[in-house]
Amino acid sequence: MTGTPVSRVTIADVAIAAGVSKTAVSFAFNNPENLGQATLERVLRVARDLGYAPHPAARALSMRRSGTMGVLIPQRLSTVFANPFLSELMQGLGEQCEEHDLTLLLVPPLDGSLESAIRQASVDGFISLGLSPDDKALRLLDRNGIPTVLVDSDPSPEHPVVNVDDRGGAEEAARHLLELGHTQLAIIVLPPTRSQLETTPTAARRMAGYEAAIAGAGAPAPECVTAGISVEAGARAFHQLREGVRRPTAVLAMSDMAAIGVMSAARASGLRVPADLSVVGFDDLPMAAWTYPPLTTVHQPIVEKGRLAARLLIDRMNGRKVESPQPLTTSLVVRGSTSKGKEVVSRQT
Amino acid sequence: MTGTPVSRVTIADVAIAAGVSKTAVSFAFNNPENLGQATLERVLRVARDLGYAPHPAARALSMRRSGTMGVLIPQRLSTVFANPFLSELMQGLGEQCEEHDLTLLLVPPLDGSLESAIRQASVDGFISLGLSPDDKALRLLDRNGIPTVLVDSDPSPEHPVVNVDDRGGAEEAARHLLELGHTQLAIIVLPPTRSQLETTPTAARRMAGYEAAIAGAGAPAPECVTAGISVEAGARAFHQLREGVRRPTAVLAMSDMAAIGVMSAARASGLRVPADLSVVGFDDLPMAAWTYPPLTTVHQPIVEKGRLAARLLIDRMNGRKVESPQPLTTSLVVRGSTSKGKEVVSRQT
DNA sequence: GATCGCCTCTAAACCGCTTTAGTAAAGCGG
DNA sequence: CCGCTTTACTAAAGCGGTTTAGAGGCGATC
Repeated sequence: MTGTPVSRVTIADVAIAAGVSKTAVSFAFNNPENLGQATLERVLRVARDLGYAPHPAARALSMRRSGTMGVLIPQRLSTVFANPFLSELMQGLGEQCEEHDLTLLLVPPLDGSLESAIRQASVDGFISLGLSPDDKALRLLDRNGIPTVLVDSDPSPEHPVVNVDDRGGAEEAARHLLELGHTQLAIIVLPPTRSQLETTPTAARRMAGYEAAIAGAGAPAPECVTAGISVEAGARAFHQLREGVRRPTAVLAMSDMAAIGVMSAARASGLRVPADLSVVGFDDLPMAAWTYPPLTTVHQPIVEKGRLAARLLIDRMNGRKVESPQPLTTSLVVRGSTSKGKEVVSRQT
Repeated sequence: MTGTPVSRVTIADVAIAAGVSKTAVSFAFNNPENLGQATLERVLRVARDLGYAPHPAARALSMRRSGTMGVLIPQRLSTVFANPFLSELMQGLGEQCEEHDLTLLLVPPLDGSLESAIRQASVDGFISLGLSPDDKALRLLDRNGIPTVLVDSDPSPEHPVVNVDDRGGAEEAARHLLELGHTQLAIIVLPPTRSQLETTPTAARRMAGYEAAIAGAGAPAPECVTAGISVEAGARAFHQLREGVRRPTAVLAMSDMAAIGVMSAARASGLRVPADLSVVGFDDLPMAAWTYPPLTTVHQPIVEKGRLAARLLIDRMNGRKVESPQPLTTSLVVRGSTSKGKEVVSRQT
């Protein structure tokens, strides 16, 4: 507890203490050139002595800007922060926010609904993660003139969308396995989120890429299991796969986290990676390089994705029109978790 | 672009359209029991049709609460999100925020200063990360009656502080190495942050723990290098250590990230971990279990720490008085990155 | 010496919502 | 039929800033 009065210092308090009008105090902070040297200094000193800080909400209301960028999160924070993907994205978003003096507001579904969360979020614009362009929440934002940039969504005529070439990356990953001689592949599919009842746009594109490569090689249909984006979920998926009739020799995971889970569950079950089972991930999180064996995975420029999305949003917030950029390129990074399968090798020798 | 007017729908628009007063519209959302059944439904319908959402800043101003919890970040977001520590903490914070219908505002230093960032942050309370209790930014918050909970700070009479037993954990880690027969230890020290010119409270406590154990065992003084909390920084630290005269056989890192960097740099230099070099980290991030070899490290309950801090802050925001809890317990998790050193072993046989 | 313009500074309106105090009408017991 | 409570609704006063329009003083200009 401090000894000073509990209630907030307002602009009126400062004005009285400095013997000037509220306007003068406001000018001191926002338009110092409107004030004489002496008054300016006096007001500033009094304000500092009193510990005055303008009320952010009042400021936001009257200036019609809050100095905050919102991030629409489709799932619970505890779920989504368990995946380092968001950390990476935040690095890109954060960099731009800091550069433009914006704070960053995380808006997860509250009380089960994103829309109700949006209501209490005082922001100048939103980055929307993984929401489909026709989501109800986005309509609400449009209606209220809040600029929004979509990340990992489907193409939209209404909003700028920042994507990566999920399909191309996935196709490359699958082709890599097929070229190594694997024929029976398994796919670990990303689960739908709260608002997407079916599947996320990202998951759909990756799936399309996998399937295109498989069909192109004339290989049999892959086995698919859905798993959350976590190591534990990946491990569970591995066991599901083992119980199936067709024992895949290689698995395509739609996330590095799931891939890591598969690897450790496989090893715990006595399989060697990659000798007995090849695994390829998606994302190329930093940690993919430190696992054992190092993970072969599809690289996507996550930080860059965040940076670009933030930049576009800031442009929109400043009234500039922006177009959706080309999808950022993805590329397979071959490390140690993939090789010719055991049977493949023996069949060859 | 939508075809509807660009400007925001206000409460007055809804009131006119529904043929009632602004008060009635407000009641419809906040005190429905004050309205007759018919009017209530009409107002709600009109509001929905118009896509009305109350202006959050106006709401915050008039209700004197914003529905937002702030997190005071001592460094750039791109730096701090490179460390999964924050992700873990956010899981704990996020869980509580969602439970209490709060959004989460990240407030990094803007324009070089936390204080200027605080000014534009419309929050009901702050979680402060790693700030010393006498930081200027905290004074500003106190002066304006914004409740604050300190995480990873020093004990404070003014604020609730949530800590873990850094000292105990560090001591246990050092003792572990000493008991394995290592005598020449190295320590990778956490760097100071922007606002702390010297060293962070956390780093100081861990250092004290290491030193206590070393002194207690009568071992020679450790070699210390400072390194950022990243894998690259850890790798650099390793090379610095190698160039020194005394080649340590074991290193105590104050973060898992640095420890991982040491391990991979060591392996790249032809050393085997743990045979040639033992490494122990701090934090026990989830990934510590997936590295190769799995990292021996000091576990601290990060999610729980966030959860507890958020809970205390929410209590304070609701006017309840709260006390600083006991430091949460830490404990050494022995995995694969530590063993008797080579020379130690040969000396024994 | 009146006119003009510039420099400082202020009163008051406004941003969009909540909430208090109060009014009009309806219900009701005596 | 009167007074009293209840119900349904509203006018207006904030919340704490910014901003517009304008007032007053003063030196320079003609």
